[in-house]
Parts: sequence; C-alpha cells; structure tokens
Amino acid sequence: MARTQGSHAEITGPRIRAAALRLFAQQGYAAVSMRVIAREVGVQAGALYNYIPDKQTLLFELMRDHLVELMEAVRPCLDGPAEARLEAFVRFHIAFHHARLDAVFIAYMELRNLTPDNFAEIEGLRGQYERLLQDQLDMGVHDGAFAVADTRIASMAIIAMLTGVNTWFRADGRLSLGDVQEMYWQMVHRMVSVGGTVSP
Amino acid sequence: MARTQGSHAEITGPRIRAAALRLFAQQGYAAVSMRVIAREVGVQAGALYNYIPDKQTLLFELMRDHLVELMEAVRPCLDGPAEARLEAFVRFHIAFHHARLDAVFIAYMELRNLTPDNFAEIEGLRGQYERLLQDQLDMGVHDGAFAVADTRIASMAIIAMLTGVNTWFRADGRLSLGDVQEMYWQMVHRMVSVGGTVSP
DNA sequence: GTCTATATTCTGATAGAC
DNA sequence: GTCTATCAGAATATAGAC
Repeated sequence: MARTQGSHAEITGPRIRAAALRLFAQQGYAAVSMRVIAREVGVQAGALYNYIPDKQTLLFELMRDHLVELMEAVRPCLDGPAEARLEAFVRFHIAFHHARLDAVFIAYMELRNLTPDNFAEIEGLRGQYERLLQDQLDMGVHDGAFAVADTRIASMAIIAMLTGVNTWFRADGRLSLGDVQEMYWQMVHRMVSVGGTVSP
Repeated sequence: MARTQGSHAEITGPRIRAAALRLFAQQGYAAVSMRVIAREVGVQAGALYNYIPDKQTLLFELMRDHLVELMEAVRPCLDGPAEARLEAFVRFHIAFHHARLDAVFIAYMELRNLTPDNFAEIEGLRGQYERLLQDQLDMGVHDGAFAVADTRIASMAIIAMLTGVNTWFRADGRLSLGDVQEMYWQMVHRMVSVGGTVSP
C-alpha cells in the first residue's frame, strides 16, 4: 500500500538534524525555537517530536555524533614513525574541522546548554581525543624524536592552535587549505623538535 | 536630606553588570532573562531599566569594556627589544585572560548575539589587538630576531594557543600560573626563532 | 506522519504609584 | 530609585483528529 501522503519518514529526520545544526551554530541553542527549526524543515512544530524526544536530546546527539565521527576519522593518523604521525594529525585536524564549521562551533559553544549527564559524556569524548594527541607526544619523547617539557600542556596548546583556524580561515581567502596545513605543521614541528632545531 | 530608602544608585549599576557578566558566561545571553538578573541583584525586573536601555546594550557594553581594558593594559608590553616584547606579550595575555574568565568567555561566545553595528565595533577592537601582535612579529622579522613564514598566521595561531589556556587551567591544579606562562613562552619562542633554534 | 489546537509558563519592556 | 501591574507575544511540549 502506498505511503500516506505527506509522510516522509526517511528524509525528515536527517533534515531536522541538518537544520538544527545550522541554526544552532548561527544563532545559538537557546535562541533557536522548535518552531523555527520546523519551519526550516517544512513541517509543523508538533511533527518534530516524532523524531526527537526533546530539544536537549537533539543538541546532545548533534555533539555526540560529531565527536564519535572525529574519533573514527583520526585513526589512520596513528600509524608510522612519531614525526609522520604528528604531521598527519595536524593536517587531519585542520581539514576535518574546516569541513565541519557548524558542528565544531556547536561542540565548543553549547557545552553549557547540556544537562549534567550529557555534558559528562561529551567531555569524555573530547578528553579521549585530547589524550590521543598527548599519547603521540609521549611516544615521540620516549623515542627521542620530540623534546617537550610537558606533553599535556603541549597537546592542549596544539589543539587550541589548530582549532583556532576555524575562526579566521575561509577557502576563498589568500591562502589555500594546503598552505595553512603546511604552515601550521611547520609551527607545530618547531614547537616539539629536539633542541629547538628542525631538520630540513 | 537623607536618600530615599531603598535607593542605591551608586552600587546597583555595577552590581547589574557584575551579575549579568557571570550569568551570561554561565548560561549564555539568550538563556538569561532580565528577571533572573534582577533577582540576582535583589531588585525587580523593571528597576534594571533605570541603568541600562535594554538587554542588547548591556551585553555590548560588557564586551566593549573588556576589550578597551585589554587594549590599555597591553601597552606596557610594547617596549624593549623584539624578543623581550614578545615574551611580555605572552605572559601578559595569559595572566590578563586568566583573571577575567567570564568576560573572555562572553567576548568570544556571544558575538552572534550582537546587532550588526555592535558586532562591527567589537570586531574592530579585537582586530586591533590581533594586529598588535602581528606588528610585533613583523618588527622582529625585520630586525632578524624572528623567522616567521607568515606573521598573520603566526599571530592568529599564538593568540588561539594562549587564549586556550582558559579552557583548562585552574589555579588549584598541578601547575601555577607562572609555570604555565613559562611553558607557553618556551613554545612560542621555539615557534618564531631563527632557524628553529633557541639560544639558552 | 503530519496537522491543528491548546496548556502552561516565560519573555523584554513600559506605565504609573510611591 | 524601586515597586507592582501589565502588555503582547513566544516558548516547549502534548492531545487528538485525520
């Protein structure tokens, strides 16, 4: 039997998430009403509740899905010699985050709008990613490939520096994404190199 | 003649700003109502409008005052040889921002809640501060004190790295603020030094 | 699966008494 | 300078028709 007219289960769910992602990033979670999300999708506000239990869960799942995808995508960067792994991580972080401006923005800016339980889960995922970089630095120091006074501080500094690219880089500017990846890798390389020297 | 009972003009204004600063930082501008601010101060919502024209202006002035204070406080860091100026800037940025967690948070997170005119003014002030660091790097490169491929990129990277301290550093942790200032200066020093070498 | 209608609470801002 | 009362509208979420 044909589907009831006006029924679009397979596409409405993803469209709600896509609209919420963009609107939350542009205006903020608290400033975006369920009615505005519904209008963007082309349904009435009540229909949203066929797909999401409430607004809070919608926010939480957007953040969780982003971080889970990040953790899966970073895996290929963890093979090879220490310096190659770090370079791969730097280039990956910049490219992955540039391709997901809205999700990155939300994952950083809307933490305070999560319930305590949801906040704990998101912070756990973020901590795993930060720990990943710290482990890379620890192994490089152990190998003698890197010289870093405090790998926890260095990993936080590097992640902040790389994520900061999203605040100013636009693909139509004077630099390509490849230019930016190259320059950031040079800066990170200098930061962690033994004796402050970088071999050519 | 004695002041009307219940009248506290001199202290209510600053208390409104202090309460708004803290609440906006904790919950976000859009999530904080005028009634909640008023309750925090200990007055009724209507009384707030003796001190501020509207909620938007309250947010704008908090951000503007923070950035104006930042621009004034950074001035003493701009004297001396290139390397000393950069070290002073690094230490200053970390200390100044650590002492103003709420204002820094708001100045970064609530930009999207400003009207276009107010946004332009705030972005102008932030741009002045970023340009200040870039000028320092330019002068150091010109002197031969620094080797930096792109001073604009390097200044954005350094500011993001330094501001990121606010996301994880707490004074009761394993490191003192002085420890952190020292380690970040070492990392920045390595990043900008000629030939990637750092003299002892 | 989507609609309309609704319950309940809250919102920013103003008017006028004191 | 602060209060109370109020306006006009928006918020999240639910109920029940189709």
